[in-house]
Amino acid sequence: MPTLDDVARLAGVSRVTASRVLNGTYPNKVSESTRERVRAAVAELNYITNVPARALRSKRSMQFGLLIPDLAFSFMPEVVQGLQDIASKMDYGCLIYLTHDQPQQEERSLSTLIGRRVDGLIWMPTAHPTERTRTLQGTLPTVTILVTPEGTSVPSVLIDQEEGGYVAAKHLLELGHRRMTYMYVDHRHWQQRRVGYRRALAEYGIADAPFYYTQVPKMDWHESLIIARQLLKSPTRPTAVIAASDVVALAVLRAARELGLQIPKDLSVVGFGNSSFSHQIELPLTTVDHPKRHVGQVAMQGLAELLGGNTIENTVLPVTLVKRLSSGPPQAV
Amino acid sequence: MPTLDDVARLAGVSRVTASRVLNGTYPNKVSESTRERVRAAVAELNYITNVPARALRSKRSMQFGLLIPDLAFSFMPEVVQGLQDIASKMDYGCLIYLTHDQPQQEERSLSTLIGRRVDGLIWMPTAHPTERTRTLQGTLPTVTILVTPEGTSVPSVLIDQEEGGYVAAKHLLELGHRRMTYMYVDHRHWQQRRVGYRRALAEYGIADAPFYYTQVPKMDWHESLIIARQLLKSPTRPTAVIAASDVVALAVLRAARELGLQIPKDLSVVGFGNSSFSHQIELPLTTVDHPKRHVGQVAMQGLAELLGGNTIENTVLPVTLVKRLSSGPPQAV
DNA sequence: ATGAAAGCGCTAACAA
DNA sequence: TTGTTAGCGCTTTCAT
Repeated sequence: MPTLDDVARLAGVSRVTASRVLNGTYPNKVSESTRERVRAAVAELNYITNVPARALRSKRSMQFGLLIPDLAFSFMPEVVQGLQDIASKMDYGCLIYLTHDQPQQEERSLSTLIGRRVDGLIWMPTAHPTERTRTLQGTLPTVTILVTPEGTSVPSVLIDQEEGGYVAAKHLLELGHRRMTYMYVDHRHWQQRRVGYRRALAEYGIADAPFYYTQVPKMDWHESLIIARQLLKSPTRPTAVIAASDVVALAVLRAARELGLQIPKDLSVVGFGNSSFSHQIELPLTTVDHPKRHVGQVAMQGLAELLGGNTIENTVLPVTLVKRLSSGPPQAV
Repeated sequence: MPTLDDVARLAGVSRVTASRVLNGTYPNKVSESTRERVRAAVAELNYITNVPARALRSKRSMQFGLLIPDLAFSFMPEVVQGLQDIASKMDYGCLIYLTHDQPQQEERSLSTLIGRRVDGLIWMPTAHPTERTRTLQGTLPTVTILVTPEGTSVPSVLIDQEEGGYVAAKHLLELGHRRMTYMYVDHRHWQQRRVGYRRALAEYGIADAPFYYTQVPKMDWHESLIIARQLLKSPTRPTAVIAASDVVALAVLRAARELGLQIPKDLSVVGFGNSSFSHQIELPLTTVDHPKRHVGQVAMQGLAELLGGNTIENTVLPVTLVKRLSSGPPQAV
């Protein structure tokens, strides 16, 4: 693999001059003829810059770390696309590490990322990062996505969960529903949804009773199915369900089907996420769209700002209700 | 950020000795007391090895490149999980680049990866890589996944598509279907499926007629829906459809619903991929499972072998038919 | 068992 | 406009 010295030799110039031509430093302070010879040498040798070597000298690795729980986590793929949209334009490489939501993995990966001297970090933290994780993170320009780590002030790109809870509930309330429940997962990440949900209920003068909340242990189809079955079997079953995610919504639809309930006549269902399957399934799902790709783009742009020495504000991206066929007016009683 | 020299100084040894302790080179040729002092210094300074610097000297970056069309491509997330399962144990970092199926992007990314001196490459090629892409790839230990690039002999990890086509068709034939069609996408990647499909038909003495093949321009729900509508409206419509993917299968289910066809009474549907939603949807889909995570694991293990100087064989991983509710015997005529 | 010297490939700082 | 010198942080080689 040819080095810059090889190029320089072939072009009959010094290594430094070759470097200058390649990096466009010193705009016009290299003569045209020299530039030409260097370029010719580069082409002839198929020279490709050794980026890590450059990084060692110039203190910028041109890589950032992406530290996330899981790619399977519904919309991560799209977030990553968004990051790459911007990163590739900046010639930034993306080093990806998964935590599987385990603080220990997270700490280890973060440590590794620092060892690899990434210039910055895009991070979706676990629920309870270790103390050491926080310390390590503090040494690195960081943008968190989707979640803010407890008690720190790292710039973050969030989705307007409060509004999500609000629009979902408002939609159902407007349709005339009064007996509804929010199948929620108790995680810091989604707490604000409950706030928005409650706000909508309050607007319609509905008292905040336990009936309106149904907890699901985690974002899992099976677990949700069990809960949904219980819920819908009850004689006082709700006329509408807001599901913690589109996958949870699928579980509700399944339970409804098992019990012979018609959607949306007997039961309205609203999901979260606008996953690709949500409009492809047999009965298109009403859902709250999340600007996934946008999260990635904004996060990467934010990181670029940080790397440029600027400071950035937190960003909260808006959600949109997508009305489809799984929601409608409740049956006349 | 502390360097090895800082550690050495604090421990009162030379840089070289510190390096030896950290890397475990020279098994027992460093005295226990020295090791102890070095370790103490590392802990005190929170020293983390500068991996790129080490790489520069030792010629191994401990990073590999992952070059794939797209993360949204249904099962990529799981493949990546598989890669990481192995890579993280080997302390290998994963630099991810997307091609969006564009040969130019692919060439550019590959070039960048080489510039970053990755030790190896895991690659799902576009349909027609450029000449330069092939040349560049030739310089790098590579394992391709899911597709073999035309006319080259790069070791690859594939899924047994032929068998996939076969078991899908066989399943339907055993159920008694005779008028079926395979909604295929004409891409090198999936050509072998047609072969397996045809093999099953032949076993049942069915002549290979155009009726048995319905082309879909690409793996896209909308496009598939349009085709599926035409297909199912025909008076000579098939009693069973094998869809090119689970998403295409969703389109078929939708079209069937629109036309009032009962599944599986009026129409059986088989998908490919066993996507997570395939068993979560209202009517669980019969589908051919692909060992996605396994693909990643085997690919990474293969790359490890290559990096160790060994040669490896191509691997073809088996598929499994998952029978669910979308397939059944055809209605008596 | 430890260290000194050299150098991986590159760029920053200074000279000319 | 170009080159020289130095050194980023580490490991390899050779010496002791």
